[in-house]
Amino acid sequence: MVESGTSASPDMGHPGGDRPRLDRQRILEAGAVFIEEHGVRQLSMRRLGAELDVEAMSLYRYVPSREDLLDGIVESVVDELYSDPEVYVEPRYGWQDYLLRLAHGLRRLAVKHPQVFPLIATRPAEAPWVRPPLRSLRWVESFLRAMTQAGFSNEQAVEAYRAFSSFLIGNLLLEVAALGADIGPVEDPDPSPSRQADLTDYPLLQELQDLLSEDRSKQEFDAALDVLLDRLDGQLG
Amino acid sequence: MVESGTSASPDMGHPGGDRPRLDRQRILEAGAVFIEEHGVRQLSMRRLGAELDVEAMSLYRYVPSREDLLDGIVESVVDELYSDPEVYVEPRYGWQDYLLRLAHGLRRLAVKHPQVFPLIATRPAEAPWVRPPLRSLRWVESFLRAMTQAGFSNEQAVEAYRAFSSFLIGNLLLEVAALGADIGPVEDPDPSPSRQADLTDYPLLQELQDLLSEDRSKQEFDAALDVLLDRLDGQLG
DNA sequence: ACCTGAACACCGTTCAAGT
DNA sequence: ACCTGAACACCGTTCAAGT
Repeated sequence: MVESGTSASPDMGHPGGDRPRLDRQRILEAGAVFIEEHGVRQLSMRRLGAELDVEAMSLYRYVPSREDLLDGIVESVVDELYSDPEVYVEPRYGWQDYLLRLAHGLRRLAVKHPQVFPLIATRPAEAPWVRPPLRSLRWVESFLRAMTQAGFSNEQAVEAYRAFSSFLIGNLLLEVAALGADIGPVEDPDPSPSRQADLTDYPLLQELQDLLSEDRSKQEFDAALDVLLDRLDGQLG
Repeated sequence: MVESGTSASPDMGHPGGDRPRLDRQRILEAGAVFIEEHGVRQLSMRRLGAELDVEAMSLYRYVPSREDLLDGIVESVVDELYSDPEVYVEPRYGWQDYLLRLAHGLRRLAVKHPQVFPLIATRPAEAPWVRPPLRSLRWVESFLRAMTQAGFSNEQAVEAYRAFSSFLIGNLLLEVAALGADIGPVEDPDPSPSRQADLTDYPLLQELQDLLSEDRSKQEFDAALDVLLDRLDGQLG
């Protein structure tokens, strides 16, 4: 939050290798960018250091370990949700509007960070009942408050929270996986038709391949979200 | 499939360090066991070699790389589904019975291999439309055949395939994550109440903590599966 | 106060060499 | 035919040392 850049200090105008001093947030953001570009597997302390014009060892001033670095990156990416103007922490137009906005905000996050999202989905959370992708106590509290204030019982609110997170993980993880990069090596552009899956034994797959390859993520997501909201609405009865 | 043990060869009776000769399947199974015991992070070629009483380098005769090893482990675990007597590759009592059995078989797999399941969910598949956890062409073909034979249109069958896989990933990934181990370090039994999440700022979380900590996975799973089947049934008209 | 060099214990992987 | 030793290039992490 502290503006530190505009002071009258006599610094040169970044002629190429002038690094703006290390800090934790800068490291986490660089990490997120690196993962999006090269995949998690490629992220090493040494390479991330190089990216920041610094020796790997310097990172340890701000990040206790590589594992903690990954957790920090996940947290930092998920926190982008707070600056999404379309998503409200406090419901404004009812619980359905709240859930729709939250779901779409998380989908935007996933699509923006397809390589980081699998980490969001699979890294251990701070409590077992903190279910990704709502990885912060504050969002869970916000969710439960929205629902109970709307008239859901405590039990129903918790059940809705579980159904909502399962819905998001299932849909978004498979959507980003299909985005081609998947989680994974990222290597091997391999334009050879070498492993073009032999479908001779699978006539139906062969017939439906075009249909299967269509990208219907957005429609599926909205449809499944609709079904979920309807189901929850029915419980309000 | 070949019985090789009972021959009259003069081998001693495994006095402790007698290894039954290396082969790919044995390596994959040992890998799955190792991951379940220590987590993926801990799995190195050298340690897996040691587990098999062999130098790491020997593994490369059967497995091209560590990445391929992980893929092989995933495939080998998923293939256990074929020997689940409750799951039918060919539907016998209608599509709903088929889907129920398939879903429950995959859930048993996930619960049996909580540490491997996240890999099943996130490893890149052989084609973008092969959606985990149904990671094999044969199962996708089986699924689509079951649905089209039951009267679903091609489009509806593909849509059902997508909805079914999203449902499974979302529910099962979150269920195994809650199983405590999560994917993750596995280390640190850390019985200190050090990071017992400070809930003072989150009154609702505090109030609902018991409710949130209850394990309702089985019920949720069955309920969500029911909703899904109902929805599909509605499309049959 | 912040960064680095050198060092340690470990990796994945290759390959020539052993039996 | 199957396994290994030695070697290479890379890791994560620690710590005493530099500025």
